[in-house]
Order: sequence, then structure tokens, then C-alpha cells
Amino acid sequence: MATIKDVAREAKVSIATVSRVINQDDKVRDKTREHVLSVMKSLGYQVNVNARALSTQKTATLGLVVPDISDPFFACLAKGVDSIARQHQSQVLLCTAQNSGHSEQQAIDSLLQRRCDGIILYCTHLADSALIGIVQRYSNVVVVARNIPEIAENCIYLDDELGGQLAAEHLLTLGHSRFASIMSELPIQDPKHRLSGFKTVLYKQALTLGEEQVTYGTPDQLGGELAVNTLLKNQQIFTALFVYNDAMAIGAISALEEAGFKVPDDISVIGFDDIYLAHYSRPKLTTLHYPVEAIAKHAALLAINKHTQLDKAAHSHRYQPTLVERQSTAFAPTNTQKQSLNQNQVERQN
Amino acid sequence: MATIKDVAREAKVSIATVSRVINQDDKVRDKTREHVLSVMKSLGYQVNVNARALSTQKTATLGLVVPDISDPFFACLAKGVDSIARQHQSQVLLCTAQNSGHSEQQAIDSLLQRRCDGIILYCTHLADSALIGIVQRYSNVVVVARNIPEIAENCIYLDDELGGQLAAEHLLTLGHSRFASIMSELPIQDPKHRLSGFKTVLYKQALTLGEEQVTYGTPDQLGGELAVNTLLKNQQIFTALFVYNDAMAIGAISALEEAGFKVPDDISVIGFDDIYLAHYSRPKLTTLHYPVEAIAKHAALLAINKHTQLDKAAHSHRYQPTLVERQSTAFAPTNTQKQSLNQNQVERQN
DNA sequence: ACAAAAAATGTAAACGGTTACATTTTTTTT
DNA sequence: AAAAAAAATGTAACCGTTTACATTTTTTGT
Repeated sequence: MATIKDVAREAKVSIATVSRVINQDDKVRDKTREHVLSVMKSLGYQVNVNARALSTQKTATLGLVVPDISDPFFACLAKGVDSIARQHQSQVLLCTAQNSGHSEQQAIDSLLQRRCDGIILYCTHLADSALIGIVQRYSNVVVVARNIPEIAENCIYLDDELGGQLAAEHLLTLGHSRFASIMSELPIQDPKHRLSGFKTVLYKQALTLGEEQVTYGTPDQLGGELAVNTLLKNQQIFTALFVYNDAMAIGAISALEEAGFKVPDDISVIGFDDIYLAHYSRPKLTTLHYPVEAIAKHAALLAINKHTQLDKAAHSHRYQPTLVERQSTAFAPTNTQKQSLNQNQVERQN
Repeated sequence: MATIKDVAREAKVSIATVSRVINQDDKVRDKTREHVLSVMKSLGYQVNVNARALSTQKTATLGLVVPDISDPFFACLAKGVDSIARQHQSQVLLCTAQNSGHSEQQAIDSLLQRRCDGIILYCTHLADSALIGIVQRYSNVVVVARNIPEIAENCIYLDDELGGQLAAEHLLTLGHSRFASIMSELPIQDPKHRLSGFKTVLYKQALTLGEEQVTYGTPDQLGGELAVNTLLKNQQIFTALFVYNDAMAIGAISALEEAGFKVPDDISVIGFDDIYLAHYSRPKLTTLHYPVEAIAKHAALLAINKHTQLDKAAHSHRYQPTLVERQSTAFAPTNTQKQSLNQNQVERQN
């Protein structure tokens, strides 16, 4: 591939002049510029940005670590980061970290080694302590979806507790009184906070959600299906189900219908995230909207130290979920119905 | 950030020795290695791969251009590329090309400038001639989902024509005789090939699909909805609908149900791609499976010139779609039903 | 037409690595 | 214990840019 030297030789000028043409420096005579430009074109010259990065100490690259890019939630995150990247003439370097702390660490190392201008992390396995160490040493790293006090300035996250509260309030408004929940089994804080918010509201109404009414699974469709089956096998009785995310909720609905329940007539299901899946599925999912793209953009700006562009007043580091009512939640079935429902449920176990 | 020089100075050895430690060269005494390693650790040293790339002429980077990463089809593509990348200790540099030829060209330039070891392109706007020029100059570029004879060696694509044929055969088997189709309006070959395959099979049975029975739209849910509405407004009568992709198909089903038709009882709908959406939607979509992850992997291997790893005999550059029967297609309604259906349809227009 | 000022161009030293080759140190052989 | 062989380490050139500074060319003013 042609280098700046090749162009300089061919154009009979110094490499400094070529460099000036590349970088649109105006201290080049028009005639010279045109000549150099034409040589570049004929040689198919493309500047080597790695070499440039060496001398300028800027890579025009934003690093992103996510568990799985084929998960629409993370695809959305990537889209948000990408949009900020292109606004700054940068590209996104994508690392997927196969759900293990080790590969998360590896991914981070490799982004550091590439000297990304900023790094955005969505880690599900790495411990707080590890992230603290990283952020303290490399200040251009931003952690998404975690709230770690020691590095609060570099954390952007959702108020998961509030999400749980909103879900509970919605279901209470619909007259439900028997609940169950399905949460992610991953070792992160989100499920705990969501559940805790949910319980808080229930307790205020003297309602409860016991250990046996909560099941855990992988945060995908299959995890949701299996979790519902566990719930049913344990003869849990409920008319409202709060699920960790939309993918699991869709799985849960599948399994419920398989088991003979109608959603939302017999059982209301509420998801979390509001990925576009929520819209595609039937019934359309009632869920909590997670402003993931906004969070991604904020994180990206913060990572490249351009947060001055943000309206600081308008955006704290904590974002709020909002309830989106669709078709998977409805008024609690009347008592008679509930009776027969429970009957049905018990029968199925025999 | 610490450099190799800092480590060398601190460890009181030459940079060559440090380099050897970094690269696991065995010509270093254990004692020295350990000492250097500990200095690297205490300095938080991370090798600068841009500098390395300069001297080795390898970047351990795979470039990928897609229209939109939040589209699950492309997210899957990215996943396939990523899996090959990690197998080769590489990373994926992701470029999204906002649906314009200009930004596609920009994306490609920027990947060339980063000296990616390989580049995988899914372009929906760039003309064949542009791609030919690029591939001929830069041989590590692979074009996905297009079949351009001049650069056949660098193209990996699906047999779209076959997909159309399989769709038609399936619908014929179910006894349908009145068809319509919704295709993508993008200026690429796929929709043409799919439609052409579909028509071919119909013609063999002396059946037809006229211009007015085909509508075009953006290849997403909304495009599908609008297209169905156009079809209905034009009083088209059909019991089977062949749709460009799954997202459009889901939109189409929405609109059909909105208009009072049952899928698949009144109208069968068949999609294309078999993204996991097809599974989530209700009714689950009958569709043509697009082995996108396999194609992505093949393309990635080809791009980094490791196609020797592939079983050449087993994988030509043309892949075949396969029919996946789910719940959105069924036997054609009987005549009486069809009559009343048409009645219904006509009434709705008044 | 000439000197001075301004503009354009060139030179060379970074940037942070790798690596062929030279040199030094250690180990083995006798 | 000295010489030879092997192993470890160091030196310096190179990868392709950018950029401060030096030099040359062009323009301006008289």
C-alpha cells in the first residue's frame, strides 16, 4: 500500500508537503496541492492512521465492551456509541466478552493497548474492585449500568430501583395482589435493585413477595421459559409477573401460554428494557423503557471527555426508566376466575 | 501511559529485552523476565499496538461495514465476524453506514486507513463498479450478499433466487393460487432475485404475479405495514404473501390483522432471513433461513486470507436458504371462505 | 530592480514498537 | 582454566506519520 513517501517521491515534493495536503493545511500553493492530490489518487493512497496515532497520540477510536452484540439491547447501546463516534470522526472498536470476567478483562486490555480515545464498558462479571482499579488508572474509561461510589464520576446508570417501583405500582393499580418475579441470575446489581424496588412498594401495601415467588435464569428467552416452568412446578399462584428483561418476558409468556394461561387475561406480565422486541411480540409487551441509547451517548461523550457538550443540569449520571403500557398487562382476573385458574394450575401439576 | 522505554529504564535493561518479554520470546533469562514483568505490572504498562502495527504491518483488526448494527440481521453478521476475529486474536472495527453510498465509501476508506487485516462489506448503496474498484486494489476486502462476476472470488452470497423458489413451492403445496409480495425498495439485487425466483415457480404452474401485486417499502416493520396498506387500498386479492424479510413480514401481519384478516387462516405470510424475531413473533413466522452467521464467518476467514481453514468442497461462495415452517402459513382458505373474505375486503374499502 | 516580508517548502526529530545483527555473558568442553 | 559454543542482551534501523524549525521561493513595497 502506498505511503506518504511514495506520494512525495512521485509528486517530487517533500513528505512534509504531502502531509500538509493530507491535513488540509492551507500553507500549500494551490498548484502544488492539486498536483499532490492527483498523485495520491493515482496511487490509491490512504493515510495510515496507526502511524498518525503514534505521532499525534490520538486514535479517533472509541472502544466498547458488551457481553453479546447480537442481543438487541447491546446492539442499541452500540448504536448510541456509534452515533457519538461518527460525530467526532471516530470509529467504534467492538469487543464482545462472552460472559466471563476473564474475557472482559482481556477485552479491556486490548482496548487499552489500542489506545482508544475513550472506552465504554458494560461488564456483567468483573468485580467492582477490578473496575475501580481500571478507572483510577485510565480516566477515559466509563462504566455503564453500574453505580460504583468510588468512581461515581465515571459511571452512568439507570435507576433500577425506580423501575421496580414503577412496575409494582402499575400492577397494583390494575388490582393485582398475587405476584411472582423472574430475574437474571448474573452476578450483577441490576436484578437486585429492580426486585428491591418492586418489593418496597408491595410492602407499603402490606403485600409480600417471598423467596419462593422469585426464580432466576439466564437473561434471555429460554431463561424466561425455564423460570416460568419452575414457578409452575413449585405451584406458585400469581396473576402478575415482573420479569428482569423483555427477552425473558417473551419467553415467560410463551411458557405461560403453553401451560394454558392467557396473557394478560389470566396473568399480567411486565418486562424491562423496552427493546424493540417488546413491540414486535404478541401481545405487545408492557415494559419499563430503558433509555439505553441516551445513556450510551452520554457515556461516549464522557469517555472522550466531551461532556461539556451535554446539558449537565438536564442529565445527571443516573437515568430514569419510564413505564410503557402495552398489551401484556391488564386488570387482575375476578375472584371466580382466579379460583378456577388456581384450580387449573393445581390440576396441571398432577 | 507508560512506554517500552519507561519499562526498560525502570528495569535497567534494553528495550529489546522488554520487547522480547512482551512477545514471549524464549531467549530471555527467567530472572530477567520476571523482573521485567514485575516492572511492567507496577507501571501498568500496556503495549501500544498501533506502534506495533507500524513495524509488523499487521493490525489484528477486522473491519466490518453494515447499514445498521441495531438491526438483528446485521447484529448476527457482526457476531459471526467477531467469533472469527477472536479466534485470531483480533478485534472488530465496526462501521455503520447510514444507508447512503457516500457514507459507505467513507466507512470503507476509514477501514483502509486503519490498515485492517481484512475488511467485510455489506453495502446496500454502493454500485458494483465502485466495489470492483475497491476489491481489485485491496485484495483483503470481501463483499457479502452480492454476486459480482468481476470479483467473484471476493463475494460470499446467498442464493436469493432459490429462496424465492422455495417460498413459492411451499405456498403452492398449501394450495394457494392468489399471491402478493412485498419487497425492499433499496437499490440492491436481493429483492429482485427473490422475486424472480418466486415468479419462476409460479409461471411453471401457469400462475402469475403482476406488477400491481408487488409493493415496495423500507425493509423494516413500518415498511411492511405501509406496504400491506397500499396493497389493500389497491384492492388486491390474495391468500398468500411473500415478504422480503422478517421485520417487514411482522409489520405486514400487524397491518393485516389490523384490517381484520387472520394470519394464517385468511392469509399466509412467509418471511425471509429467519432472524430470531421470527421465533418471538406471534404467530411464529414461516420464513427462509439465511445462514448469516456461517456466511459472516466464511467472509471473515476469506478476508484475513485464512480460507484454507475452510472445507472448500463443503462451502462454495454461494449459500443456500432453507425453508423453516412455523405458524404464519397454512392451507389456502376454501372457496366459500375466500369469497366472504373478498367480500369483507371490498367492504373495507368503502 | 532590490531588499524586506511573507509564503511555501524542506529537514529532521519525534512517536513506540520490532528485529537483524553485533556484542557481551554464561555454559560447556577439553 | 582456557577456548569454543551457546545463550542472553544490546544497538540501531525501520515502520509511516506529524510538526517545530530552517531554508528557499515568491510577493510586496519602494
